[in-house]
Amino acid sequence: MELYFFLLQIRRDEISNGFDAVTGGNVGLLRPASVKDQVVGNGTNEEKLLELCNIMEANEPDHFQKSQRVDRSASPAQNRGENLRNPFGEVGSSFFNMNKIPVNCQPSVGSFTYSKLDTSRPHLELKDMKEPLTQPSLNITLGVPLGTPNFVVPCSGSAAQEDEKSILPYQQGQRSRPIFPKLIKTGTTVNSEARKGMAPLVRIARPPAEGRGKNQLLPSLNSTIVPLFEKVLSASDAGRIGRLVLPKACAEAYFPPISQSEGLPVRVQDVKGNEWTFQFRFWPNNNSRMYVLEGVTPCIQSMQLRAGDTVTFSRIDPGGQLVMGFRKATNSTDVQDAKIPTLSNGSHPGDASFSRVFQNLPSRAGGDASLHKSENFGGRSNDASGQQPMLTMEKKGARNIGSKSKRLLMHSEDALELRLTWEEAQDLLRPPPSANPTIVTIDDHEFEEYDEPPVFGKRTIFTARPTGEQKQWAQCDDCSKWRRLPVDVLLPPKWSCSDNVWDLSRCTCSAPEEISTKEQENLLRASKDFKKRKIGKSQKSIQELEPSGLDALASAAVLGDSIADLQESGTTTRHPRHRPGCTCIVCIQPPSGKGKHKSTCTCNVCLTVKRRFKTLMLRKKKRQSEREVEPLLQDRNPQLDETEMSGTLKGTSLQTNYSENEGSQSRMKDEEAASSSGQIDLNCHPDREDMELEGAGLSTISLVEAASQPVDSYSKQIGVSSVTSEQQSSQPSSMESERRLSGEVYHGSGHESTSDGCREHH
DNA sequence: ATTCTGCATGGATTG
DNA sequence: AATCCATGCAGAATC
Repeated sequence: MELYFFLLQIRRDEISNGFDAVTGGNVGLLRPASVKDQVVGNGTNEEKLLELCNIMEANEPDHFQKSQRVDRSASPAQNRGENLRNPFGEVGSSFFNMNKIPVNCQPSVGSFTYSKLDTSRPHLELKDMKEPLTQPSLNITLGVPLGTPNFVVPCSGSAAQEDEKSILPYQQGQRSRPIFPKLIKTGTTVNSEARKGMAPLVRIARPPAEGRGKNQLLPSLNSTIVPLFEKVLSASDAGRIGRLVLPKACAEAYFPPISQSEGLPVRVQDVKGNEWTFQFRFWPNNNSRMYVLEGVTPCIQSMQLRAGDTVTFSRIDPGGQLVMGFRKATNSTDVQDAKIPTLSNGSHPGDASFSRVFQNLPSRAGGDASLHKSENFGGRSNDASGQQPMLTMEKKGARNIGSKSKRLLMHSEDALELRLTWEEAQDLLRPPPSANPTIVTIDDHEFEEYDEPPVFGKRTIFTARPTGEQKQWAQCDDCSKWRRLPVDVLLPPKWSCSDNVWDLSRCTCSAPEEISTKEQENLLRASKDFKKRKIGKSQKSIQELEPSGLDALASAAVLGDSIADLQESGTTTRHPRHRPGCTCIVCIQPPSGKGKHKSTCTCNVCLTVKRRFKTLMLRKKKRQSEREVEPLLQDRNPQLDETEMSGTLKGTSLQTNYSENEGSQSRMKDEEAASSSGQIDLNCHPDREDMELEGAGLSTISLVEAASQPVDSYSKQIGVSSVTSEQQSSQPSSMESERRLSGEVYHGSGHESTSDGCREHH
């Protein structure tokens, strides 16, 4: 039986309602923490989502249908390796079969796991065979760095981060970077496997990045790449011997079953369109098998690959055509090298230099199809010994090139983009409509176990009015008009006005839009702004981009003029993932915005906000005083003054270590959006005072106004007797609050907390 | 003499 | 201890 898992932390309603798919008003804020917290930096790329939509649409009819099962009679003499080959064994003609590859996901909070990617199509490509082959061969596209939007990434979320054991193998690398290779063996025992700790066997892939690659390789506009696994080339792999050792599990999972040692010919296409034929075969080895691709030397030479470079295997859907990509190692020290323990020969992994240069595969052909814009393709000192540079090393050193540790190097950027892709893909994944999931608890994490595959839904945009009313908007595929929908409906990938059964007055494309042009613009502008920030953010450090809640508050004071606009545009500081009826502290608070709280409001939230805002002002004043005293400070960047107000606090967040905190980065994204738009992120833990600050409904406009008041005056206004004492007490408190906020993100994120807090209300 | 082929060995990793 | 896999290595094939 095929099982599909959703972590319960992603509430079903979130998924089905498409909150995750929100890209309109405020992408960042509208992301579910469960995913967002996994995301590093970037937010949803609308274009990618659209691409995904297209992909989903293209594949949807049969995307998740069970594949035809064509039994391939395996020799009884086959050893256990044959038994491990469930996917191929059952699929037969399918080259790749993710169908039987069980879900594998770290039990991270909010992870959304789904393993059934595409199972329906026969992947063996025979029609293009130019030369007669006694056996079917496989089509592989070589030299195509993979990338995929249609990619399931077992997210390594905060929970996983807490569990060092669960993440180390991932970071340090197990044997390769296979996709669920281990699980294949227990393909029918997903649960048990998961209970063993949900080994973080994460499929590493890279979605296309802007500006990467120009070439177009993929044959179809609706093609998408499903990364399968990758391997760092060992000296042997890259050597002239021409044999590329395949991780056994991967070979058995993603390559056709072979009963004879001679194996099967595999057709390969490189970047230039050249086709290669490899021989996929195995050697008996210790009662097991050792799988190799033979004859890879010409191809590897063609791509100027060498030991240390990484080859990646993906599949092009539809069609199931394999994609073999690569990325190159460079001579600079990879960040992750530091994580790799000193090797047996004493050489530091850094010696091997594994900073990588990516080459990218288009997520799908067309559009942003990109390929092979290697940063050093050809730029490498293509020494004559380039083919086997490591062979010139000390022999032991050469072994390290392809060491298992190396093979599992996980580049942070890989993870980043994967997470993004995953996030984007998740936007469109929803539980099956008629699903009645079975709740399974694995390692204290609850999973929803589905018998049916998830479905892909249409992107929608959710907005929330200051009154708390939430709306869902969908754009007609035909007329592009936006139609309002109930918040809890799930749309099919294709949807038009005629399908608008909820508003019969607008069930035709001729009906006018309910939303005004200005409102549309506001929605789209907010989305666009977010994308801009996303791009710019990639150039900045995490810390720089971490606008704490206080930063957001300070920004609100500075940028208050833009607040109302955005709020009017449908974005809200109320956590968007909270559903109507949610009674968490965030949701029960009046939404932030002008006029929601009076300046004399003495509610806890307002008091907290005022107190902390006052602290901000005090610091600002203090800074200004210091500048007056210290002429040296005159050399400082004048712009600093503008950010000074938040600078102090930002410095606090700067000290926060987010290095491995993917979730916080995601949160950062949201807060960045919030701060830049002058909003205060209300997504905070209801029990945390400082989160209440962020969740405060205090009008930021009033804060702006207050900022213009003398501090003392403001202090009097809010009834603070001693500014100094308050400053002394509140400042550490604020800083502590920031740390706590950060920690909250790290351990499950404020969103998580909010989500958790709200879950019981939903 | 060189290259290819098939298997063996042993270090690294996992369970 | 079991397993994986990078590499060694000997014999065969080829130049």
